[in-house]
Amino acid sequence: MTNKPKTVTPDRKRGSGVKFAYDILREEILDLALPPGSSIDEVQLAERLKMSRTPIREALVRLAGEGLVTTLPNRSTIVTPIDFLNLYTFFDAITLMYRVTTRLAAEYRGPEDMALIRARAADYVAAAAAGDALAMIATNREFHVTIAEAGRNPYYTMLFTRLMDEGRRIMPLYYSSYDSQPADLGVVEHAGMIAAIEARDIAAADRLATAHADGIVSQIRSFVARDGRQKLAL
Amino acid sequence: MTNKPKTVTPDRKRGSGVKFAYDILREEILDLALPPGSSIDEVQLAERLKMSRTPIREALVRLAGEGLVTTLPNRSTIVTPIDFLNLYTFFDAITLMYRVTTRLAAEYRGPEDMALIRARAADYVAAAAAGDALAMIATNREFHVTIAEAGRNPYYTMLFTRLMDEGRRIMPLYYSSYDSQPADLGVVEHAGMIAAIEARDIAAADRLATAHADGIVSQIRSFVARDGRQKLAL
DNA sequence: TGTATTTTATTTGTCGACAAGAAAAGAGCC
DNA sequence: GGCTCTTTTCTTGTCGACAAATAAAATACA
Repeated sequence: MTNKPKTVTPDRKRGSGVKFAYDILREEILDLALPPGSSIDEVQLAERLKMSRTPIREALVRLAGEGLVTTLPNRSTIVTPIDFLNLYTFFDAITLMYRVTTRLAAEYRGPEDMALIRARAADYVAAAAAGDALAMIATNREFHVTIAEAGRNPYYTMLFTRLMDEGRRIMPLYYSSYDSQPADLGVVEHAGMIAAIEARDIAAADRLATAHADGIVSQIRSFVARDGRQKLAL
Repeated sequence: MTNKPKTVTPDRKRGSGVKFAYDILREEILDLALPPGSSIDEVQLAERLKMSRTPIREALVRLAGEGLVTTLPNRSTIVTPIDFLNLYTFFDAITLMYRVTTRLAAEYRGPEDMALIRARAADYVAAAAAGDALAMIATNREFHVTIAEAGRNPYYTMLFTRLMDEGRRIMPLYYSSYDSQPADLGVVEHAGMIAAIEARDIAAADRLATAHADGIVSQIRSFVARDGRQKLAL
């Protein structure tokens, strides 16, 4: 007669618990359901996800390694705040990585990569046609990460992926306060990059990637520097 | 009367367990005490480090996020093998990052950075004077990471640190099979970089960093491509 | 009312146990 | 000796419990 009650765990394969928690948390952080700066409570999460705290903690360690959460000993883990004061570091890095990854894709891509890249571009077109800003942000990320993967350099892909995820946290801020993004511009720019990559034209890939990055950076900068002062008569 | 025996844990502050395990494992991976490809046994580690498996697992998740170990569900974690077939990706990334970080240091460094950079350079000089190859590798890493930090871009610092750690796993291979590294060359190159950073000479910093990276890359390539065939008379 | 201290409640870090999954060992057959 | 199947052993993933550390609430004092 065992004196430890047998716990019924959800119907999930053993070994998939950490990933389950990681995927859910990651998505909630990236779609801002868990806002930057907010506190993460392991006990509540364990209840919500119907699992023990241990795999949740492991998922949080993994997310911390990706900079999406910030942990300090004996204190609540928080969703990593967006460092608006130092956005220039993000702009610098993402511009360079857009260039590097697109160049490398033009150099190393295979035919199977082209099929994947085109499929991701089509996802973006569909999101733009639906006028769904969050889906556009997410599909844009997938498109560019697929390009990075076609470039066959895991180090760059890792950094670029991290930067694009950071972009997924920043971009909704200005998408929601501006009129909708000019969707056609993104569609056209993506098509141009595809053509350059297909043609193995490294210089064109670089140039188009730079322009694409410049467009995104200038939009974020305009938003961050927008002037919301009231024009009061004194 | 409790029926659970009270466990005596080592004299360590609560909350520092994961970091303790992480630091030890990381150092053993980087100094090749835990060789690439080798299996990591949590139970043995728990005995060796005199702690429960849970913080060890969390440390392993963190190390996995840094690419130093590779985990698959329900299987032993292994120390990540060195991908010799794709070293070119490492060469490409580390060369670019040497350039980017050294340039940024020339642009953004403050006086406190110079003091730190010089101190790390002095560590390298001491290691070279002692003819200690592993210490030279480690102090070289510290020197360059300090330079990256002076550049104030966390994204680049993160990637560069990861690459330099990978270098800590690769370089001992050729240090041990070659005659000792020409230590004076590294000392001289470091001094040149310091002068360029001090002078805020971005172009010089870039040029010197490129040359430094080229030297390291060519040494690794020579080792990897060395010809160990026996010259047999047939 | 505001501040400092004490008490209570909650969260985090780690523990050891249980059991699923994998690896190793053993048995049987050709 | 090699191959397949079965059994045993070992390792991993997760569980819930305990207690240290922190946060929140309550109390005391000026």
